[in-house]
Formats: sequence, structure tokens, C-alpha cells
Amino acid sequence: MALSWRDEWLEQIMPELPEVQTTATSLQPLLNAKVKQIDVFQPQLRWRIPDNLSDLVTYQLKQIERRAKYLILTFTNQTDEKKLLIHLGMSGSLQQHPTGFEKRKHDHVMIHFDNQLQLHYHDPRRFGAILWLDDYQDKLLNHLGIEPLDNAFTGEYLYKKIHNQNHIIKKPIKSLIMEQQIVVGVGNIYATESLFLAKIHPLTPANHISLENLQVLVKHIKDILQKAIVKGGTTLKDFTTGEGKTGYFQQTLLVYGHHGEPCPMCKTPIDNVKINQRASTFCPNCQPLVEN
DNA sequence: CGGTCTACCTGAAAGC
DNA sequence: TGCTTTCAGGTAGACC
Repeated sequence: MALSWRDEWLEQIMPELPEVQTTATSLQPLLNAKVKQIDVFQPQLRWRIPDNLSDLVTYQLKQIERRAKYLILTFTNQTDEKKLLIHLGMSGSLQQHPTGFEKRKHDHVMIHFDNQLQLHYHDPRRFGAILWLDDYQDKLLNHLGIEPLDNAFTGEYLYKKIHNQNHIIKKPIKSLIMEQQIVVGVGNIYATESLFLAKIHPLTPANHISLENLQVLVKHIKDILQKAIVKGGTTLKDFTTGEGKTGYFQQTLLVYGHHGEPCPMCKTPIDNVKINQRASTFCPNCQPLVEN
């Protein structure tokens, strides 16, 4: 049962889009339940949790949506509607437990419902957020680009973005696909993995990539995100789905976290460069840097 | 205005 | 052994 040091390390990975989607899905048992009580143990997350969070008491949870890596929870009563915006940061999770389940370390908020369930917001590093949507949607949501799984996200879309905007044209492709104004929800893990699958060096200037190769890259981004959603998301020690189960997707990560190990395709040692202060692993043989 | 860097935070691992 | 340093990461905001 003991995990190897690598397994332990991989379990530190933060929630990316598939994990947020999995969380949204797993919260369905709370739909239509009424809030009985809210406990806030640590209000200081990325921003301070609103002091009037308990205004939700007596409201029913009516809808759970995802936008980028944000969750939007809609609560209503007979006359009013309140929307909560939640981000899991890099170590956050939302977990459902039976009423009476004990608070654990780093459980910062507990929402007690009237259907024998309670929701725990758990976030060791406190990079996440719990906010009223009305207060923050201008700042946090309005600038966001398209969803990676939307039909509008295509190789042609990326090609146009790259060639129509001078400030983008020469950026490393990895920076580009991680920019939230262009496409949301592609974090370091999935950017790294999809570039490996598409055989594109992460530092390749965006305008050096053909439309055809951008189409291949987009296909892999969609594919890897979809597979991760199906599998229930990347797991980590900190992350569990709302039902308390862990995912297993981390076992299929090919290059992320494998710096120095043999490439799974060709056995060349996996290399690592920093791009925008972020580790970027790649295979120097499978992903050659094409200068033109 | 665009591009780059830092702050926020904790825990694990590495360094001393 | 135990203390200190480093590192990981999403993203708004500071900075040049």
C-alpha cells in the first residue's frame, strides 16, 4: 500500500480542468438540497471569503456549472438567487461527506445541507477562492478565452490568433496554449503532455508551426482532456472527487514529472526547460526544436 | 501597452 | 538529527 516517492510526488499535482469538471459532476447529489449551516474556519484564501457567506442558509443548491477552472454554484430561495464562484487553486478540493463527518486539517469551509450531506472545501495551500460571483466576474471571468473542448477551439482558431496578433506571433507555443485569453483550462501538466504527443518542442515560436501541426496539437489537447475527464481526473494526495474517490490519470503522464528518465517512445532522457517560470519537460529527440 | 516577474501558501524533499 | 532552503503551481497585479 505504501506509495513510491514518485507516486507521492505525482499526487501533489493540482486540479486542472478535468478535475474541476469531475468535481462539478460529483456534486450532483447536492442538487436541490437546502443549506442548513455554514462554518468558515479560515477565511483567508487567495481573496478573503465574504463575511456574509452564511446568507446562503435556507437557500437550495440549484445549479452547478464549470467555466475554465472555476465552479459556479447557483443557490435560490422563493424570491432570490445567489451565485458562488469557487476556484480550487492548486491544492483545493470539494468533498462530500455524511452529516457529522469530522473537520480535517485544511478544511476551511463546511457547508451543511439538509439531505444528510456536508460539503468540505479543503485547500492546504490556500491558492483557491470562494467569492460571490457578482463581485468578481468582471475581474476573473470576462477576459477568459474559449473552452478547449468547445467546437470553436480548432487548429484554424490558433493559427488565426497567432498570425493576426503581433504580440503573439513569436511566443513559445507552450506559453500560448496556457494563456487564458486564448484558451482556458490548459495548465502545465496538460500543456506539457499534449506537446509531447504532438511532437512539438515547447519553445517552438508559435509562427513556426504549420496549420496542420496546430491541428494535431489541438486534437491532442482535446483528447487528453477528455480522457482525463473520463478517468475522473488527475489525482493527488490533496485532491479527491466530491465522493471522496481518487482518480488515476497520473499513471498515464508520459513526460510531466519524468525529467531525466527515458522517453517512453525512444528512451532518450527527458529534458527540462523553464518557460515563464514553469517546468517544461520534453523529449529532445521526439520534440526537436525546428527553427523554420 | 506589452512582456516579464512576483506574491500568495504549504508540505515534501534536498541541502547543510 | 534537525534546522534551513528550495521547489511546485494558477493567476492577478505589480513592475519595467
